[in-house]
Formats: sequence, structure tokens, C-alpha cells
Amino acid sequence: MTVNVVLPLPLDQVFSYAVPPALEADAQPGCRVLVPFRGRRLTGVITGAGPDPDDVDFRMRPLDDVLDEQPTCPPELLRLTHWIADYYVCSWGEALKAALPAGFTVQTERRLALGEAEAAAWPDDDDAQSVRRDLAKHDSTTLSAVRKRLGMAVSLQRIRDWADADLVRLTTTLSDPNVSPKTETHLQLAGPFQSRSAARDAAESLRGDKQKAVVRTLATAHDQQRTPVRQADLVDALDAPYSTIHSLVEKGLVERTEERVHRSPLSDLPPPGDPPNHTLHAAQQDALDALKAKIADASYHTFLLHGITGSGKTEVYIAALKQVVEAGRSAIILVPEIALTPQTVQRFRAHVGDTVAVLHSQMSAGERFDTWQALRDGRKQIVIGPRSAVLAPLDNLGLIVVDEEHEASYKQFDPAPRYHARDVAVMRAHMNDAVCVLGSATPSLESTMNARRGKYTRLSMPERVPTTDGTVAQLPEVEILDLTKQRKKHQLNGPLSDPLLEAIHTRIERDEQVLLLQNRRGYAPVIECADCGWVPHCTDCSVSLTEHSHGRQLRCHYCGYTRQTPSHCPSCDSDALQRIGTGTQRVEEMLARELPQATVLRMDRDTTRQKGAHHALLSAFREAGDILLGTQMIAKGLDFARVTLVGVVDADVGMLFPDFRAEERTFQLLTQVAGRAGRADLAGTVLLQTRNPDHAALRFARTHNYDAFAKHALEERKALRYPPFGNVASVEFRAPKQEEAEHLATQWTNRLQERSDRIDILGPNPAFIQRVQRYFRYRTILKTTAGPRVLQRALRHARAAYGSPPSNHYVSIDMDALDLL
DNA sequence: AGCACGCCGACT
DNA sequence: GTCGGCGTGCTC
Repeated sequence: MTVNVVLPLPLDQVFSYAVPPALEADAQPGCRVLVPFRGRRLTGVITGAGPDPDDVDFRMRPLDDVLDEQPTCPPELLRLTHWIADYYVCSWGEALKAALPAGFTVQTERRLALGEAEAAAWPDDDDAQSVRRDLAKHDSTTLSAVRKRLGMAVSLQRIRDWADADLVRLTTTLSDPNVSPKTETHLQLAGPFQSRSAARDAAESLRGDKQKAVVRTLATAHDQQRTPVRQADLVDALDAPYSTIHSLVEKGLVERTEERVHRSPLSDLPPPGDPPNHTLHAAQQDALDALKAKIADASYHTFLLHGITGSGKTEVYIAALKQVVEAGRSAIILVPEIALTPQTVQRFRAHVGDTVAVLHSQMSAGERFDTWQALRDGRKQIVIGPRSAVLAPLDNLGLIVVDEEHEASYKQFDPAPRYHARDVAVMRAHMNDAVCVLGSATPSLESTMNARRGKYTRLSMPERVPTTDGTVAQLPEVEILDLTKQRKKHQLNGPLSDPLLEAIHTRIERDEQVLLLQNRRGYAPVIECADCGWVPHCTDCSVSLTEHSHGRQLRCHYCGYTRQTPSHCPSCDSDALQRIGTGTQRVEEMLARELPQATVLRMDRDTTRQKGAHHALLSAFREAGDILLGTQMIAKGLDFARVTLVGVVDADVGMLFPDFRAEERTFQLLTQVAGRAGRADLAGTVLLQTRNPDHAALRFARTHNYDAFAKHALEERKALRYPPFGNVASVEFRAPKQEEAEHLATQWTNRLQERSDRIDILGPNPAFIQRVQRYFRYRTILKTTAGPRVLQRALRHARAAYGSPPSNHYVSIDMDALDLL
């Protein structure tokens, strides 16, 4: 018997191994196996039966071990990841790695320690001496750790020689997975002592007070809950030393058991309250009926739920979810990373209870491991999470919801697979005869087009949910403030014009709240010497530095490099360093100056870095804030009844980016942020400051007219044959030297040309930002109207024909790239 | 990816 | 001459 095995390598193939007879019963598809692979051992996953050893022209080796009794990876995930590998042009191993939680791999690890020989026996070159000193400091370390600490490439060959001479000890071990099931010790009275009288007698017979107390506590617990008690809790409560418990166990009075605990971020949350009982309005009910019909059929269908901001899309998801759960099927709810708050989770839990699990990157490895297993074993049937949750191991899938489907965060960048979770969701629903719901107030042009072509069914909710007095909340008025005119009228002394300041002031006086969007963090994006034009640049990236903390710190937004803001120009010694442009901090400063009585909360990546900070800021705003100022993270999903004014400090940020999606993104951002105003009884207003009042994104956002915007934007896309009227892929080349990067890009692109039938190949060109973290970047763009297959074929050919690039040189393929910069 | 094998410069 | 650097190519 032989099996095919997929390995966690960037290789387009599976490897075949012979199964020793003793392991044949265990070697099922989906099981992890330990296999020999070119001098090391790797963990792979069995994908199926392998070829007859007589039919192949290589020597098949036997696998070492089967690591699971039950298959770790459900067969469905094998199929799904295979599709991902195929579509996004990555290896199956890479796709599978994205689907399995960390900690499922065992790998060989070389450990180094000083050998028996004396220090004097070492060669006296610098490298050898550095290694000797390092090993003296770190007993038993790994080769890669040594290399990292010393910042040099000690060759394995040299190490082997030293090992032969007893200078070092070199051992090869299997590294444990860094995550494993967690257990807790529980205590209960041993069987004969469980009756009340036996327990009392036992307690009397003991001499130690602590021992008596332990027995009494366990007896009470047994009487009341019939459950064991956590040892840690007991020790804590009675302040008893472990030795007390130990001696009771020795005497046979108390039994210890190890209980598996399932780590979950939800265990910190209070139990969800009762579900709010809302009746759906007509459009919601219509949408729900359409979903329910397909859910009842158990057949594949994708819906595009186009509901304006505040139209109550979440209630529709929840009602559909309930039906799926009642039918005994499972579901995935995808939300953009930023929207995954405890409130979101609680809202779902209130309706469907403890069947909900959460899976996201901020969870500890242990929590992810346990949650993953709970889902795979069917102990939870619903998962809420960002992008990666689309790969959750759920069986019998009935529904996948992709909320805010237009969000760019659904596309993974690094590392491979560079998949789009929305598109994977549609494919996965298809594979499972499930229903997929894509929801948004501003659908991506791709989804709108798919709806027009009949691939998806569009459901529309064009009105907001009724307010408390039963009237329908209106979308806010949007007013455009032309900054070029404001300047002429001398109404502009900083980032906020007089009319905007005044509007903010009025709202605060009425005890209403204000949202201010400035989609740029820091103080000023650029500083420049007024006398000689000097601009500070990052040492490792080809970008100018952004000033954070006015007068103190300059920071690179690409690599994190920081330095002090100089007080004088280092080039001409002038002290006239001027700040160009505006970040959130600068707006904050102006608000403090102009409206000192207002409580301003700033929310951007800098103030939300810490775990929980996001939530804390929003609570503070809800309780006692006047103004919430922030980057795009304040534009989405927030629902504050008292927000009656939304101000956009600079609507032009990002609008003029040389990218074909810039206009769509700007429209979406403006429409979304506008949707935060006037969501309840109080009417809302939006003020947009701009220097380009005629820009299409603004014109259509002003009237909340998605359909008109889509019509306009689709015409442009069609003319240029951009998605959704064609497919694009981008290939990025990176190398430490400019010439190397250019050479790599040229050679690789040449291979691409060999299969360029019906493909426009643009480039290679230097990337928009030519250097990032010391690497030079080049880029080639592929464009076609002949479908994705054509691009994939060309890319796969080029990769195979070029082979693996030299070390330190990288090629990354991005199928359906969102931006082509 | 990561490791082996194989081909060229600087030291005995 | 050899040691050890690094550049191709293969891994069931």
C-alpha cells in the first residue's frame, strides 16, 4: 500500500510513500504522517492512495509514522485547499498550511551544544570563535538560532566537521508541536467516601485542619453539583499547600483526574443576554424569504444582499442562521477584521447561543488550536471570524455569510496563498450545496457585475430600519465644502475650515456627537525644509517619513523605522522646517485649540495597537465623548444614535492614487462613513472637505447613489478591460540590489512571454514604492479577457520554467490582485 | 523551503 | 594543493 502526501513546501506536487504493514489501518486520507524527505523529516497530510511502486521511476521510501488516529484534516478541506492552490497558483502545501492551525506540524530540528574537546582545539578564524563563544553562552540551541544571533551563515558542512572533531555535539530531534491540548487537575472524593456520612467520618479521622477542610469542601461540592472541583481553585480558596492534597490522594480519600479544557476567548465574556425581539421590516422579510427558500432546498446559491447603511443586514443574517442551525447544519460568518468586536460576537450568541465559536489571529495559539478542534469535532457549529475563518473545519455546511463583502481585508497578501475569502466562500458554498450571502451597502463592482450576469441573485434593502416612533430614518444630507473656495474666503486656518468647526460646535452644544474622518495617521505626512527643500527619507524604504508626535518623532509607515525630528535642517541648517499635509494628530491638535471644552477621542492604528484598546475607546466615546476622530476604522459598522454630524477632513486622501480601484475605494469609504450619521431618531448631516468637488466618487457619494456610481465606474472598467471585465494578476520581484531585482524580473517575465497568448503583459516596471525594507521591488502585471485559467497557465509555466530563484530573491504571485502598484 | 552536490578563489 | 564560499537542482 502506498499513499500520496502533501508537504508544507512551495512545491507543485505530492510525494508518494510506502506504508509499512503495521500502519496500513491508520493511514487514512487527512491523517498527518511523518515522512523522510531529503535528509530530514517532515509532517505531511495524506491526500489519498498512491501509485504502484512498480509504475514509478523513483525509489519510494516508507513513511515513518502516522500521527493521528482520526484524520486531522477533513476531506472537504483537502478539496477546498486544492482548489485554492490551483486558482491562486500556490502549492497545495501552502494552502493547507493556511487552513490548519499552527502547532500541527512536527519537524526535525538540529540542536547544537559545545562538545568534549577543549576550547584551544577550535580553529581560530572569527566565525568559529563566534560560534564557540555563542555555544558557551547558550547550551543546546538550534542552528538557526545561532545563525540569527550571530547574523551570519555558518554552513552545516562546517558544523558537521566540528562535530566529527568533538568540538560540538550535533543532535537531531523531532521538535514538539508548540501547541498541545491543555488539561486541568480536578479533585473529588474517592467512591467509598462520597456518601455524606462517610465523608464526615473521614474528615473527623484526620488530624490536620487543612486536610479536614479539603474533604469537607469536596463533600459539599459532591452533594451540590455532583462535579469534581478544580485543584487550582481549591488550593486558592483554602490556602492549602499542594502537599495536603497529595497526602489525601496517598491515603486514598481523594481522587485526581485530568480534564481536557477547551481554551476559548469566549470564556471571558459574560453569558449573552436574551435576544432582542425585533420584527423585520418588509424589505428584510423579503430578503429573508428568498434566503430561506434556498436554505430549505439545500442547494447552492449566492445572494448579493445590497442594503444601505442602517438597513438591518445583520438581523437578516441572524434569522437565516437560525434556520440553518435548526436544520442541523453549520455556518460561517465572515466579518472584516476590524468589525470583529465582542459586541458582534455577543449579538450572534444571544440568538444562537453556545454553538458559536470565534477564530481570529489575535487569539493565542492554544485558543485557536482548541477552537479548531471543537469545530472539526462538531462541538460548535458556527464560526465567526475574519478572512481565515472561511477555511474553518466545519462539516455539513449550510450557510456562509460574508459581511461587508467589498472590504479589501478579505484578500490575503503575504504569505501565500493570496486568496480572496469572499471568492473562496462562494466556491466553498458551491462545493457543499450551501447558501452564500454577500452583504454590503457598497458592493464591490465584481459582485454587482456577477449579480447582473445572473451568477448571484441580488436582494435589495433600500431603506433604513424604522426609528422608535415608527418613521423611517433618513440617510443624512451630504454637503461638500470646497476648500479652494474656503481658502479664498480666509475661512481656512488649519485642517478644519470655519463652517466645519462651526457645525461641530453646534452639535456639541446640543449634546450630540460628531465623527471626524481623516484617513491618515500621524501628525504630518511630510516635513520639508522651506529653504533648501530637504525631506527626510527612510533609510530602508524609498518613502519620506511621516511625523508623529509633533516636533519629536519621524516614522516610516512601511518598516517602522523611527528617528527624532530634527530641529534644524540637516542639509542647510535652516530652522524653517514646514509640515505638509494632515494626519489625525494634527486634527486632534486643532480641535484642542479651537474647541477646548470638547472631549475628543482619537482612534487610529497608533491608539488601538493594544489588545482591547479598540473596545475601550468606543466605550469611552459612547459614555462621554463629543468627537470621535479617526482613520478608516471609524467608517465601518459603528452605530451611535447620538451621532448627527460626520465630517470628512480631507476627502481627497487616496482619491488620486494611480490605481484602478482608487475611485471605487473612495466612494465606498465616503458612503460608509456618511452612513454613520443620523441612524436613529435624530437627523444627520455629513460635511465633506475637498479640493476636487467634481470627482465622481464625491458626486455619487453625495446623493448616496450606489447604482449611478456603479454604472459610471463599470463603464470605465469596461473600456480599460479591468475587472470585472477581465482578470488581472500581479507578480512581484524582490532582491537586495536594484540590478538583481531588475534582472530577476526581466528573466521571469521573459518566461511569461512564452505563454502570453491572449494576455497583456505590462512590465516589468519598478514598483510604486521601489524599495521596502532594504529590498528593491519590481512588478509585472498580467491582464486578460480570456478568463483566469489563461493567466494561471502562464504563471505556472513561468514558475516551472524559471525554477526557484536564488536565495534572498523572491517572486510572489498575486492572482486577482486588488491593487497593481 | 532546505539541503546536497559541484565548481571556483585564498591560504598552507 | 585543500578548505570553504556560494550557485544549481532535487526532494517520493
